[in-house]
This record gives sequence, C-alpha cells and structure tokens, in this order.
Amino acid sequence: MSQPSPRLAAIVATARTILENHGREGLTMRALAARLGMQAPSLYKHVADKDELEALLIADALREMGTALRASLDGLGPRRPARRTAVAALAKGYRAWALAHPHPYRLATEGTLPRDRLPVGLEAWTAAPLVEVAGDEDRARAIWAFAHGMTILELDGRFPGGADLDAAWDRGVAAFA
Amino acid sequence: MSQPSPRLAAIVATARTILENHGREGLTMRALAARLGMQAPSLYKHVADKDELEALLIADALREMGTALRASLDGLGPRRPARRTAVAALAKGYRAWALAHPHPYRLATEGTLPRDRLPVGLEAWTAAPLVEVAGDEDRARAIWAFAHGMTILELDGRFPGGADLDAAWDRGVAAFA
DNA sequence: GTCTATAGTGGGATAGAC
DNA sequence: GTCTATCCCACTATAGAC
Repeated sequence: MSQPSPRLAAIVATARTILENHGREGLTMRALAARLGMQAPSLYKHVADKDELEALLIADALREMGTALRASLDGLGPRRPARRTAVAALAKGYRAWALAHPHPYRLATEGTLPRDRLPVGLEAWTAAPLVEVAGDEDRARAIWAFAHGMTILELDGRFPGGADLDAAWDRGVAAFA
Repeated sequence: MSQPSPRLAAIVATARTILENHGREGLTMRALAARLGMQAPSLYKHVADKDELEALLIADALREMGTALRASLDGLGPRRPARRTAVAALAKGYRAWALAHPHPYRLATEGTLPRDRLPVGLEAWTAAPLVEVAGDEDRARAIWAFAHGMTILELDGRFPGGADLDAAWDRGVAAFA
C-alpha cells in the first residue's frame, strides 16, 4: 500500500467539495482543475481517468458511512442492545449521514459500484455493522433495501410534502425488529 | 382532454422501444428521429422539448405499473385477502414489472418526478393499490421504500452474486404483514 | 508536473425555406 | 410538418513543448 501523493489527496479533497456543492454532474474535470488553479489536462498526470477519480470519492464515502454506522452503535453504550434498539440506531445514523451528504451518498449508492477500483474488503466493512445487528444476511439485505429506499425517495422528493417520514421510518424499524 | 395526434403516439411508442433497448442515455432526439425516418429538428413540431417526451414516457410507465399492481390483486380472487397475502402479491407484481421493464422503471422512479407535466391524479392512482392494502400511509410508504430499494439495488447489481433475493423479499413482506 | 492546443464525441435546440 | 443548415454547448482525453 503506497501512500497517495499529497497532490492527489488535494485533488480528491477538492473534488469532494465540488461534489458536495454541485452534485455529480457539477463535477467535471474542467471545474475541478479550475478550482485547483490548473488546467484540466494536468489532472491526468495524477489520475488515469474520471472513473478513477469517482472511485476514490466512492471509497471515501463508504469509509465515512461505515464510520458513521459504528458511531451510531457506540452511542448505545457498552452493553449489547436489543435488536430493535440497534436497528433504530443504525437507521438513524444512516439517514443522518445521507441527508448531510446527499451527493456523496448518491455517488456511493446509485448505479454500478466500481468494485475493481475499490480497496478490497471496503464494501463488506461498510455493511458489517448492519449484518451483525440483523443476525443474518437476508434480513440485513431487506433492512438495507428499506433504508436505501426511504433515503433515496426522500432525496428525490418522491414523498408528498406533508408526509411524516419519521413515522414511515419508525414503521420500517419496528417491522424489522 | 384533447386526444394526442397519431403522429405523437407513434413518436412516444418508438421512444419507448429505444428506452427499453438502450436505456435513458440511449434515448436521444437524434436516435429517435432516425428510427422514425425523420430529422431530429422535426420532432420539435410535436414535442416542446426532450423533457416533455420523457414525461410522456413516465406517464406511460406509471399507468402500466398501476395496472400491473391491480392485476396482482385481482389474481387473488374475489374474497378480501389477508394483508400479508395482499402485500406479497403486490410485491411480486411490482418486482416482476420492474425486472421486465428495467429502463422504464428507472425513468419513472429515479430522480425528480416532473409532476407539472403528468396527468393530474396519475401518481396517486398508481400508488392506490398499495395504500389500500397497507391500511395507512405511513406503512404504505415504508413498504414502497422497501420494494423500491430491493428493486433498484437488484437492477444496479448491488447484491452479491450468490444472494438469495427471493429470501430477502420474503423477509420484507413478512416484516410488513 | 504543468502548460497550450486540439482532437473527437455527443448532445439539445433554433432559423428559415419548402 | 418536414427539411437543411447550423449553432451552441459541454465533456473526456491525448500530443507534445517546456
């Protein structure tokens, strides 16, 4: 594992800022270069292509999500919580991270995951807290589908204006407890 | 309500074919015109812009989804089924339609819904079977989120290769029964 | 490692003649 | 309602000089 050059780290950090502020479509090689005070072609000395840059951003997002999920469980204290308590905590942490970082969340969860370009084991590491709490993989997948569905539908403005999304989340958490 | 011209109907039908075969990105005004044996600018005599064309396709998809959901319930016979039975039937019909028409499903469920350009009441009509079966709107939203999450994650290849998705669906259906 | 220049691709949309 | 001609935009990526 070689350390990334500081220059590359700066590029990724700036790309993340643009992603947060302007979404995936706003993240162009030109915009990124301009913000770094360089020309777009120069970026290709640091990154093979745009897909590689996106993969780096996805990896960052997955690491942050995994950290957020673990922090949610840590907040419950040292004793092993009831499953419903744990699922509720994970759901809360999941939703909170996604709403705080909608564009990185989309990048990391929509479309095909570039598994070839991600660190080995990262995807599983991110999901591990949920798998552990759910008890088995089938339930974990169902809970994840519920959480992702609620999140992406909320981000896309799919629920009616007056919808009580807290209540819908509670229904799902209760169902899977 | 004026009837659409037969020409417009043909344009939408051809657009649907391209969408089914090549996805949203494959549906360009040029490709559509070529398939119709005309030039791209001519399309603008029938449609204001590409967004309007997409809205027509979304409306078609919503009508088909609503029809498919109703057919799923009709298949259960004249007697009022138990909720779990009804939810299972809706889930099966929902997933089947989406897998049979992945690109129209994506178009109709991903991103912002152009409500201004859709027939009034269509969105609610599509969702009505689920709302009725669920009993209340919070549960309906939770079930929809689960179904959409399962569907879109499956379409995006997000589950591991060996995942038993039938089992995950069953878990969700059972949870919401 | 940065630059300039530019290739190559693709897209949505309009003007005006017929 | 269709055509031709065309504009404008934006993007990724490469070549070669410095």
